Amino acid sequence: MSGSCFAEHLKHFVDLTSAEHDALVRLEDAQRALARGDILQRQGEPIDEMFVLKHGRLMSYVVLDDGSRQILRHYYAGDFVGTSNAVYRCSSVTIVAVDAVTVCPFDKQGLRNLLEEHPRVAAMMFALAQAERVALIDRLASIGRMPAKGRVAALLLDIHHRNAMLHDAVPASFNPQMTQEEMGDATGLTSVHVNRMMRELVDDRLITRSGPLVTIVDLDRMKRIGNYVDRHRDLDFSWLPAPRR
Amino acid sequence: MSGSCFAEHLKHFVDLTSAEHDALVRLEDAQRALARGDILQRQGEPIDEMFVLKHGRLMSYVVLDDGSRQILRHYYAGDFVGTSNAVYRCSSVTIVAVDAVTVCPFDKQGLRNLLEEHPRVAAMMFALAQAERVALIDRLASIGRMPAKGRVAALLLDIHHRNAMLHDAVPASFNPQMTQEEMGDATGLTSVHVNRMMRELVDDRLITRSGPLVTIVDLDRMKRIGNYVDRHRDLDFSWLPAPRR
DNA sequence: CGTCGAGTTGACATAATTCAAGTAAGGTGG
DNA sequence: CCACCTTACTTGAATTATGTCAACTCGACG
Repeated sequence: MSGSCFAEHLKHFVDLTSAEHDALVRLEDAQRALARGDILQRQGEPIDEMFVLKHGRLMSYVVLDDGSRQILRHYYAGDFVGTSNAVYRCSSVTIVAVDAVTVCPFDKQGLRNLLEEHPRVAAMMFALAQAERVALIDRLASIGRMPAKGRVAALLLDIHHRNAMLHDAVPASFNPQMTQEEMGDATGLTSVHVNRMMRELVDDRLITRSGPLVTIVDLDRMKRIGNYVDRHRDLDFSWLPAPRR
Repeated sequence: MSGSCFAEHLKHFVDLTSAEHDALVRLEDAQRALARGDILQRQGEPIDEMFVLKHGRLMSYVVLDDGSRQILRHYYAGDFVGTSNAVYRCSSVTIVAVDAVTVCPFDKQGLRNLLEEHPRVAAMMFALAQAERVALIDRLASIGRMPAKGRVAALLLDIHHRNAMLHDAVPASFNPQMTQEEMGDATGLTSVHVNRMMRELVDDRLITRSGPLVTIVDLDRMKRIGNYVDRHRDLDFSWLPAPRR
């Protein structure tokens, strides 16, 4: 396909002019393929690129001195990745491919040109950065102030929700596509404790499991114990600058 | 004073053109005063404004259903506050005045005009949003993956560092200006446990205390147990668009 | 058929919270 | 100026949540 994943993504929120669309397509000129497990950028290493995720799934995390890992976020097709490289010379996080992945890299010059020539896209990028920030805030509150069961519930709801977005539908069951070890690193728990909490969620009849698949049975109660807020419904891009034709 | 706090802030990173400077000054036309404890915006309530903090100190937090609170960040003069209001109709966080405060409110139209007419400022705003995001990542890793003593150490280093920035110097002692209750809400701990950890930090000869004042005695070891990374030194704004004269 | 990674479970250890009691400091009304 | 409150801080003892360690199962894969 010759279209732009990022443009597809933005079209969910606003109509793009053809000039804007073209600029976004140009951003994705170069392509780079990664295999599962390949590292896109490594924490602490100099980097000058950012990426549009074209295909597959990425995960970002930080590693502390003692070797423990905090998983920050998963990225799906259309996401704009590695944005913090815009402000720091060295990568502040590690980003790794969870699946086979295609990314479109571009450097700070590319970002600069885009922002300079398309103020409306610049405004959107600012807006998306804010949405990312709020996603981090939600996880911070979850990890800082909720008990283990709630954190796991919140994580499952988050995955479920992103899955639903991706498929433009709400599938009954989904595959978290992470090990319990990874779920632990995302929620600030150990894999063993994640396992126990999953069992309790089953015992409480909030979810059911079969193999790797998870089904959310009682969405309301899940939302309650996971302190879930649907941010998406409250999005507002109406203030963006008018398109320049 | 008739200058712009935000402009002062940005000047730490780049030279502003006079047109840019003027636009920022105009952003701060309106002023609003708050007393200690006044709430600037309340989580969940509709809001269409953002703010430049002109004077004083603000703190942002979220409250969960069970009433527990997660403190996210403190803001100082020159900071750009309430930015997530740009993307959501309703406020996702509560922001409260810690001191007597002056803010300059402006609405989404104001933001729109700024971004539209000054692409270089738009790029800076994008960059600042990324820096904020990384600050949240650091706190997330701290809360998710560090033991209590390390979290408290990290919080103290953060306050110490922001204090140093503010005064363009490194004062030996500083006043955290928060209760231990608040330190707990920032680090995901209880006030009682914060108290114990402070005592241990003193016993370990990492800090000393007299009254509300804290002095960091062994900065190296504090950085080690707090997993501290000085992000500021790695900032890179060199890629920003060239100024338009 | 053996190995390996992930999941599961129990017993035990540790970290952090809760509860409770007391101290110190600052503010206020008499 | 003092007596009284209130709020924050401090500390110990008991409790609970979570982590650690170890053993076992299961399915995938060569």
